[in-house]
Amino acid sequence: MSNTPINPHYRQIWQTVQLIPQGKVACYGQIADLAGLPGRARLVGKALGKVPDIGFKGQTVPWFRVINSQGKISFEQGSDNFEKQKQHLQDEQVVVIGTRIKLKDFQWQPDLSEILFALEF
DNA sequence: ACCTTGACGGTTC
DNA sequence: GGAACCGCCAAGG
Repeated sequence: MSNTPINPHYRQIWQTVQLIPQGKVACYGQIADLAGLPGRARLVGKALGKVPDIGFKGQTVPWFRVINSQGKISFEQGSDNFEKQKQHLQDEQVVVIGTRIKLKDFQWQPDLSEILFALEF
């Protein structure tokens, strides 16, 4: 078995991203806050860039459900990654207009119990 | 130990 | 809405 040491911050981030329900999206900063890393939105981006393809803790990490605070996909429009993310979102009924998603309609709003239940870092 | 890099965010114009 | 600017801070080189 390869035992590549995994950065604990990345683990927390991946785990938090797994909580986003299908059909919803969350912002980098939002994930950072929920993961107990306030102010580290950029770290979330880095962590998502290193998501293991295999998955994490038995399930895949829905990296495509994370967008920026302006409601836009952060990849450059037209890039492969951009198209892939857009496709994934549309596949689960998230409406993407150009590069934009209406946070008002699709942003995940976790309730308290949901968070407490999952916070066993 | 220093420097650069980021899938960012808030503010302002 | 969008672009410029600055603040942020762990990771990796």
